Amino acid sequence: MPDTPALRQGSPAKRAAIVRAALDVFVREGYARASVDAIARAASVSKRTIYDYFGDKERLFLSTVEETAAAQAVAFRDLLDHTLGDVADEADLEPALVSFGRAFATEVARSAERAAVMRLMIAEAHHFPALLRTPTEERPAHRALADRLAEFGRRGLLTIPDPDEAAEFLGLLVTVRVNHRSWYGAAPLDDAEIDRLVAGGVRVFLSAYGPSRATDRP
Amino acid sequence: MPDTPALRQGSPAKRAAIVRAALDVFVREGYARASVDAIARAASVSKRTIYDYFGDKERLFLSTVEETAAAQAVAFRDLLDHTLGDVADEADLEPALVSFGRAFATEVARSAERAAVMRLMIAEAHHFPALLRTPTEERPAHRALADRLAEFGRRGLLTIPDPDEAAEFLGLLVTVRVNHRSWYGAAPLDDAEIDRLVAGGVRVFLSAYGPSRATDRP
DNA sequence: GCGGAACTACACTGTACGGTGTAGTGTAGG
DNA sequence: CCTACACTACACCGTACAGTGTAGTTCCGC
Repeated sequence: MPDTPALRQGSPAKRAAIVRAALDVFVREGYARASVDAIARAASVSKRTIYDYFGDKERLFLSTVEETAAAQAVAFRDLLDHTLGDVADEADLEPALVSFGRAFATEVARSAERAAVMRLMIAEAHHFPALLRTPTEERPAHRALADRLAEFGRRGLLTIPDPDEAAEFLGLLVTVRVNHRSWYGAAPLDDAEIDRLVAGGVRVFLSAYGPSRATDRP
Repeated sequence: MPDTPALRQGSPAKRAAIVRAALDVFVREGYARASVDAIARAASVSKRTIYDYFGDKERLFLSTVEETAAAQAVAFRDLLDHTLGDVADEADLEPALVSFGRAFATEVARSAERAAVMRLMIAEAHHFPALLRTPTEERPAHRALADRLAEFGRRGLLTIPDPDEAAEFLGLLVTVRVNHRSWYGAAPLDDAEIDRLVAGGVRVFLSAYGPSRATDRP
């Protein structure tokens, strides 16, 4: 009765290996150029197994992107806890933001994986509308950052009239120049350059949301 | 002697028609999925003519992206003149910046062409390293904006310690949220939303570079 | 040790596409 | 009229790849 001829259950480990290999190949080649044969080779698995697990190339791609993005969201929350988790007073704030920005941007630019997934999603947005479903405000990473900033606002460390907007600007200010210059991970970028870009971004963020700032909107 | 078997001269009009059709198809399908047959059909031209003009698919792609980007740089300078060209005093400044941002972001999000080329370049950065050659500071659009901001700085309308950085932030603040939400043109965005995003970006820009702002760096 | 599921190796089909070669049709200039 | 060129239409080659079918092997639970 079901159109789908029942995917194989299999082992989570093997499934994970396939997803990892698929991510590698998709990121390196793009969706259209990536061949299932190459993915099977990279995962040390027979092509047949991939089809038994995932059905077809499209579903393999979607699973890969979704599972990778989910894992990154978890990693992001960790990063957030480690860098912005214990800001005691105002003196801690800017260093904490810089350290957050640096950790985030470095991961973005160097581990390449996060930016690479972003690049994949941008490239394939037309062909996989499912990828662009989730609005910014509902992404868990965004929520976590917005909540943290709102808390800083309540404690008087920052002036945060709109936590969602503030979170968006912070993430953007510390990462987008890095992403643009590295073409979302396609071109290399050295640490000093990353530091410079992040520091500039944090400076702009603080001038807009810093504690001493009156919200001088009419 | 030359490896290249001499491309055909032909008429500029026909060449332009091919480039326009190629841009359409490349943007819609991506490089790998786009077939030269489809481009020929879209340009109402025989496939053979395309090969006579451009040699192969790769060179067709590069010509398309480069020529489109060059045309956009010209359009950007026009836009700059029309929106930031005659700022008489401080009262003119914010409206002018908003109007610049709105014009730019609207073009980015709606005409789709600029963002689409960006999307193409991001997607193909790995396979066409030539695309990511030019550093930010040397792009003519960036230079034009930076020069304009530097002038505002000299006239005391803004506080611009580093025109290059300021130009980068302004362009970024008014466009990147639009690009991210529209997935570089792949998803629609309504005018009200664009206005909101642009206004927010200009506000942050002015809090960092506004005239009343002391550069309180230690 | 039996049965079934997981898995591999491999052959095979259909199709799409990059690129080429060529014959033939305008078309402009001398 | 003749030559040279731009261009089209079309057939064609080689290859790459998604997806399937299947026979045989390994592995695990009972």
